[in-house]
Amino acid sequence: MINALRGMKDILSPENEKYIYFLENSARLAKNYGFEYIETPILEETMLFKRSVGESSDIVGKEMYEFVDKGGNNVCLRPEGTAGVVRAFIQHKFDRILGVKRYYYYGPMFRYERPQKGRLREFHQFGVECFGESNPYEDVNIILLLKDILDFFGINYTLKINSLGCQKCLPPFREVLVKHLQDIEDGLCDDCKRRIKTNPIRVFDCKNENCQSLLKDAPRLGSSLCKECDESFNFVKNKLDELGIKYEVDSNLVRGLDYYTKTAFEFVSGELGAQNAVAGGGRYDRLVEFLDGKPTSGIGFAIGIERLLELIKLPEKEKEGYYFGAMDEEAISLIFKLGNLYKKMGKTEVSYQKKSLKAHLKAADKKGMRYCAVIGENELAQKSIWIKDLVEKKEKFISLKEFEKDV
RNA sequence: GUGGGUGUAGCUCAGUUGGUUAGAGCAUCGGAUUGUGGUUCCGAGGGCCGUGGGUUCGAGUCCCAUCUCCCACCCCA
Repeated sequence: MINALRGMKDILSPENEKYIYFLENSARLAKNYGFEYIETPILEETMLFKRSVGESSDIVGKEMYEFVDKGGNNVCLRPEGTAGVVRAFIQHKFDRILGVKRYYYYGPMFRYERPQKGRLREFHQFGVECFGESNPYEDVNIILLLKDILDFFGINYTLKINSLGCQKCLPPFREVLVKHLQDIEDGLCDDCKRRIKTNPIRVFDCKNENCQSLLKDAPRLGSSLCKECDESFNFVKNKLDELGIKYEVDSNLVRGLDYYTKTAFEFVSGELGAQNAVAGGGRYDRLVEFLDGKPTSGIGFAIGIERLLELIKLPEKEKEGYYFGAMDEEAISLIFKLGNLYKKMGKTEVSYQKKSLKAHLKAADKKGMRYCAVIGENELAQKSIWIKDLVEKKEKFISLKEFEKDV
């Protein structure tokens, strides 16, 4: 027997219904916010992610499905969605047109990791990206959309925000931080020692209590922001306050991808185990430039669909549609024909087997159909069809002509 | 990549110190005398006991390997 690869899942009932329910409604909300759909290839040149996500990140460093294709190109399965959208944006020269562009997307992403709760090797994200809008109003707008989506599905979450600084204030801060970390290096855990070199800001995220206590006196990014970053962060916080959106400023919040600047945010849930981030995002004002586009600001978020589905409860399904059954061998072709007519109207189920009325009713009920339409001996003789409403518990005979006219 | 757990029917699980044809509940299908569903009662089908090797007269049960899934670390959505 051949099984799906490790960390890869088939989307089947009942998850499939949740999945569609999620996509339809988040796409609807994204459209309401002025985002248009974009779809980019799953396979991209490896360099795209090395230059955007960053070679120092774990994603690029050890989690990419990377290979050389038959043409000798170094390619990889996309580990995240933003880079591809940015590449498309630049390739189609939208960076040369002034104005704001908003996209939403969804689809599979691939990371070669050890699977665990809320983490698969092939997983799905729904995300949005906005280009050409540097006004921090957009930061609020993006957070608002994400909040609307999560609220629609009745998700409980905590919003965490932070500012990661920009090209002006981040590098000097990083230098000061590294210097401080080197002074206390002996007391830090092995992971943090490694982080000093790879990504020093991430030490703030360390769960080791000893490290956290050593970091008490460490310089904080929040107090090292340049004037512009500080102002825009305050603007975002004030607007969120005005809108009554609750948030926590988490100075330890660090995005795992190198392209983020300024506002970063994350929606976390307490019901997901260790992988508690349902959605995350932030501003990436330099990314378009890094990928050879004209300087264009950007901001977006991504939702981990599988994680979110764990938190969604599907609204209760109402009985709908027609079940067609025959109690006589010769009625089957008639049932088939009527069923085909009804398929143009709504959900239809046609049984090709001759069965007792009881069996048909049972089957219709099990399939969640609202109406059970059956033709047997009597109906054949009278050229009619017997229809029972399984909800109202009312039944009637109507002539075939009348039924065909109705559909 | 590191560490821990797990795998028996479609699903959730029993399976005694190794011993005959591997069980239950749920689900599925059929029946409960004439053409009326969800409840109840009766019955049936359905198992390479994850896979490969080993120990033994004999392995679902013991040993080794391997894979899956789960959980944590790491990291992230």
